[in-house]
Amino acid sequence: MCEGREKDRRGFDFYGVRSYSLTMRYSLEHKAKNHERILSVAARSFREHGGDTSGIGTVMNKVGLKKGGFYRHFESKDDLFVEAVARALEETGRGMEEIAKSAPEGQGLRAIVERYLSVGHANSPGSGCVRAALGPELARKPVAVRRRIEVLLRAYRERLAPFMPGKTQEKRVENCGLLFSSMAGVLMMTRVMTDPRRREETLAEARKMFLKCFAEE
Amino acid sequence: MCEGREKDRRGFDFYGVRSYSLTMRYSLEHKAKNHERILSVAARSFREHGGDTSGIGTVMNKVGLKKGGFYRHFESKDDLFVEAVARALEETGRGMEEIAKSAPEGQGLRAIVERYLSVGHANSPGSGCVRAALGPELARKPVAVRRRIEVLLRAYRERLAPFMPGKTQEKRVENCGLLFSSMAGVLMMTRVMTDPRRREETLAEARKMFLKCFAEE
DNA sequence: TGTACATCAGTGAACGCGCGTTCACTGATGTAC
DNA sequence: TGTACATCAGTGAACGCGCGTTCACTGATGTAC
Repeated sequence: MCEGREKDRRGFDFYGVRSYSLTMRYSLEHKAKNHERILSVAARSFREHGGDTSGIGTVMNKVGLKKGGFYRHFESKDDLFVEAVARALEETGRGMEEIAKSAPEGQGLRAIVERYLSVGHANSPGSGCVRAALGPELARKPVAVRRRIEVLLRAYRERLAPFMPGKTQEKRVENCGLLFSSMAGVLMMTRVMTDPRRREETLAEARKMFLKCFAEE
Repeated sequence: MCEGREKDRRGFDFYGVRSYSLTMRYSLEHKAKNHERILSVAARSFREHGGDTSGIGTVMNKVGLKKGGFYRHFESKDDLFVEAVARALEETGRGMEEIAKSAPEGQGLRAIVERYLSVGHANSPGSGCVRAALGPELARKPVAVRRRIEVLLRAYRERLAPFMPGKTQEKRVENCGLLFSSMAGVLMMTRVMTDPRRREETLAEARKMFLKCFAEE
């Protein structure tokens, strides 16, 4: 009978999970690469134009594919949306962590606030924080989608908690959520401003305020 | 010749502005009433579902009219959008001003923060703050639209400045902007939360933080 | 070695749908004379 | 008093468009034997 073997030959490992296929036109790397490309274009496009306004067709064309091929990579647009949010939060989180870590001792929080409330961040929503670019949209998604997003947000909070004020880990995580939510609100409202000078001044005021408010005890 | 008179007879005042018409099927009040109805339904619908997701047809049907009639009242969807935002900001601003004024002496700010960061506000975006419901969307509008919105936001800030900390009026207006932008960020992120208890706890933490941060000197 | 076959990322056309906007038309009203 | 006419909020059908999703098909690949 050799059932296990047969599965093996068809590209399933002995747990019954398909890990690879022995007859593929395109390599796993080929598919993974396009998957990544779609994700990365979508993450930018969604943040720049909003999830409702940037369509699957546009995203796929930017990748160099036709929109029909989309469903070989994602189950639905909402599926792509969540994965794009995940990717964006991971990147922002990593960037924040890096600059906090490379800041002088005890200046991590300052570095974070200054980066987040920078003119550069305000001027490039496509590569910036998901909260400021898509916040209300996240809130309108069905519960199933929001649950997946909550997990991502929690990971982000925990990642940057070490740089937050607070005596307990729980307190630092909580403060992290509050700080980034508040800063997102300010950032998003400075993006409404038409005068670059006013935008810059407001960001400067906000940096001062947040640094004062979230100073260690 | 009597040119002035002729204009007068056709419903123009002597500045050449049409103030009324002498032959109207529907009265001015009739039109104004429907105009108000469209505005009020749109203001709610936009905040609940987003501007891109709630269409003119849906709004008009809720008012009891057909979508074709929309253009007797507004120039375009963006025109309605701005007027709806104006209406919403006016209402929120009035509400905030009222509860701040009726609070005990020196407790205006506390009343504002507690109302803004309440569970009720978090649970009803359709009648709440425009910033938290439409922030990123405002930021994506063309400059012409954003300019009109900036005027509305400035009026809001000035209206509530008296209850803000700060030695000069300018300072109080600035702080007003910062406070409401930050609170909007927090409010919008609590709306992503699926667990009502966590939402409530986060709002409570946020209220504490903002009251501490924006305490008079 | 050669033939038959399975794979599946990507294509391209089609699906029904709702969108914002336009426009010829309706019809109750009130003026003109 | 009666007839002709202008008004304009609202209707209903149509416009072109892009959306998310589905699906029969393509074709380069590598296995089976």
